[in-house]
Amino acid sequence: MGTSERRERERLAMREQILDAARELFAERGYQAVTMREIGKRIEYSATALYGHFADKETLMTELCRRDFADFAQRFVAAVQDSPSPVESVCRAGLVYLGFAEQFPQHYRLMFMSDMPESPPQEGEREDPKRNAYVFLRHLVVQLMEGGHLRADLKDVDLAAQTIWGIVHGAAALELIIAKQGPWLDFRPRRERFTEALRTLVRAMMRDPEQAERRLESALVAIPDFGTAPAKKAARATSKKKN
Amino acid sequence: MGTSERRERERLAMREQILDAARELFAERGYQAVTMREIGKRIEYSATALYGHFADKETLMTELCRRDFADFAQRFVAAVQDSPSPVESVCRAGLVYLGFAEQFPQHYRLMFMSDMPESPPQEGEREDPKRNAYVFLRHLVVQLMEGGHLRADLKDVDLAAQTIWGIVHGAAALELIIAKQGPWLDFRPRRERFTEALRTLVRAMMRDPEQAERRLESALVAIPDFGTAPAKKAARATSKKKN
DNA sequence: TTCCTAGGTTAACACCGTTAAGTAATGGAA
DNA sequence: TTCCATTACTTAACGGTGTTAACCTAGGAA
Repeated sequence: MGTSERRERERLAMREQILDAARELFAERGYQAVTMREIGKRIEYSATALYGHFADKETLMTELCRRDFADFAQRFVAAVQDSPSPVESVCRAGLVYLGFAEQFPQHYRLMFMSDMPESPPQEGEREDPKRNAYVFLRHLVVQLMEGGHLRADLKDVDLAAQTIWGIVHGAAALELIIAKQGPWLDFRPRRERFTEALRTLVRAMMRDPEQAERRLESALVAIPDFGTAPAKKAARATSKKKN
Repeated sequence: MGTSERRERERLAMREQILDAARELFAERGYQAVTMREIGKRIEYSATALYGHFADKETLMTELCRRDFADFAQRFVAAVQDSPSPVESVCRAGLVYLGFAEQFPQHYRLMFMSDMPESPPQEGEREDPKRNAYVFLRHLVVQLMEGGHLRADLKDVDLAAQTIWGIVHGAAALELIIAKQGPWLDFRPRRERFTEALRTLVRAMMRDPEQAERRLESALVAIPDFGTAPAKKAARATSKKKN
């Protein structure tokens, strides 16, 4: 009697459908602006049907973020695969991060600028650099230290990682708040600000700033689109269309 | 017949009352969580009375931010008054900024992390460093350049200003998103992260990093409470109580 | 005195997230 | 086969939101 297995499969598929619809809508117009009724309508169900799969709107959002955090980490792993040096890896990671924020601004806002309810990563995600972007960054910092690339007085791994994160996040976030403030403020082009932020980063933190800047240049060549590409997401979305 | 003048005065006072009530409530619990009915109740009016003074909730919030941006700029002006060098001024300004974010997190969120409708500053504010924090920062950067304190290749005033802003904002914002994520992430203490961010900033951007770091140390002495003090706001609030 | 108006009120609207109650289909037990 | 319980959904409804419409009312103007 494989019926219960089939049921389970269908249930999971429906869950996936909801998540995909929610992701698209949230990314388009932001969390607050999207209603449960809308999400339901997009997949041709009533709004209340969603509550059989997620406790409430917030839980749905949280689950979405949880997944996309993992997806996010994957991008980094891919980007540093053939990197010749930890310094270039950090630069590449920074570019991927900024590219993500640029490509999916609403999504970035959701993940890093709204006050989500605290949702600590699940068991397997807590320590796996492939699934947790912070752990990935932390590993990178450890590599930098061990290779002697970091300035000597930077001894606290987490402090260094959080400083890096802060700088990159600052550049990405400023974009989202200020960019549409209009022409009274002479907002410099994204790419200029992004590269300048990374330049600042490596100059201040690396033991050999000149070499580090060359690494950054080479990272800019390796990730020319700022990590815009992979679109595992798009593939998933289109394959969904078949149903 | 001064009646119309009195009317006007009363109208303005009521407007002020609304803004003060809204500020307190928003700062306590955030924009979304506060309702118009609540704001009304706090000042003993019906919710609909507010609509005679502000077109809608968003406009009310925007006006609030507009004012507090000016207030924000004042803090910087006060902090650099007796500064011995532009480099120390930048450090002090950074500390004031971070102190503000620390002391009024909800307010900071409102001003710099929520997507407000575009609200360009009004006529007088657009170019006055005393009333526009960005203009203030920009002036500071100009001073740095003219004094030869900035690295030689930093020629774009706005780009430099925005890089500084990005770094400081990054440190402040990360706090608000991540701090409550719980103990899975070893989040370093605020002060450590804040000073490290500023250290990174001056190291990367100043022509003489060693001297700049000393300036930072001296700024930390000058603004020991991270600019927590002035509380022009508290004074205003208590003086209001008399009515 | 009567009228007009500014500045409030209460009632109501449309919409939100969410819950309660009802329904149609399905698979196993009698 | 019949019956029942479960599952997965639906519609109706609840309390709450921002906002608007309709109504009141004190007080200066005529």
